[in-house]
Amino acid sequence: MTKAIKKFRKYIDEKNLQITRQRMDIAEVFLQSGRHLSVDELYELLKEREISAGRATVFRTLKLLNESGVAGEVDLGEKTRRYEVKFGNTHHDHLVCTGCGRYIEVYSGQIEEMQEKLCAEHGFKPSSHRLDIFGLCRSCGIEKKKKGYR
Amino acid sequence: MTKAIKKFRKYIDEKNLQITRQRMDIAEVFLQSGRHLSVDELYELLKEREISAGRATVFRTLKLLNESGVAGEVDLGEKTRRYEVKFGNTHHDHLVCTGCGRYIEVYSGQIEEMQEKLCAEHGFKPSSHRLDIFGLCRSCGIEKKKKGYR
DNA sequence: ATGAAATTGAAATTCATATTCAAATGACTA
DNA sequence: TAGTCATTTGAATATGAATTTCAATTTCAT
Repeated sequence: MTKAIKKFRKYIDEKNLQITRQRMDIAEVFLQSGRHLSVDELYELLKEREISAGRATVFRTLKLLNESGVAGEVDLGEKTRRYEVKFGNTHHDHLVCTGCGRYIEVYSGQIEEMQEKLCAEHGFKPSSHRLDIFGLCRSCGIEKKKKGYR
Repeated sequence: MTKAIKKFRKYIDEKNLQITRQRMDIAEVFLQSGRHLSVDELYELLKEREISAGRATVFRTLKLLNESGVAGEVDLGEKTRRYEVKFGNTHHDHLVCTGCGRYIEVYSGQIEEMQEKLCAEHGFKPSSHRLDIFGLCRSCGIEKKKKGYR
């Protein structure tokens, strides 16, 4: 059993909830996917693997995973909310490709530092932040260039 | 007439749309408010001032204002979308206070530069970005400290 | 003023999130 | 093991913001 699953079980225990087959199945498929999944996408993924779980349960379990710190909510400007694996994953920002929809996880210690400084200047106590950069990834950028040369 | 209104009129003209009383009223109240308004908030604000405009029209006009570049959409992690004045306002990031709900507009040229660099390292062509820092503003931070000392 | 076209706004629709509640499952006790 | 109570599940429903529909109204061009 992975550490992430252990942490999730621990959280469930502490909240005096029950460790059920559905909760474990959903958590495992989510963690294995390694993707930024919406409730519906995870629900469909489970169906593909012939794991039975209702949308409501997937929804509630993702909420639990989020509360437990194993998963994190991400809002990449779409209408739907997504979840990413947070446990064992350090903080990062996103480069979101508007061409192919992919996102790249990036990190810059210097940017983090500058943010701290910026907050300090305003007497602001930061607790979390989100930096998303939208644009074209390497391959989509090349693609676009090609098209332009036609 | 302000420059922002002029720009909006120009945009409407170019799109072969009509300059109507509702559109102008909505645009003016929005621009004067200087706040980050949701569709409903602007609708209520108009009602207070006894300006007649339906929700659908407010919604559509904010969309037009956004398309024209006079307004910009902001997503500060709430369920509802907000609009801010963009015209005559340089790019900025947000410090969002989770205590009182206020936001502070901030800017750091250095952070912008670091972002460019970060993108370049990944062969990513940025077109826009959004940086929101959540936490406690000066007064809410003090408030919290006081409570802690009780 | 007249007709064609655009706009308005109340109401309906859409779509994701969230909740309800009866049935199923699990925990616990005698 | 059987009985009892609490939790969980999931289909169905509710919610709420964004968006669209469409009949009535307004505007524009002539």
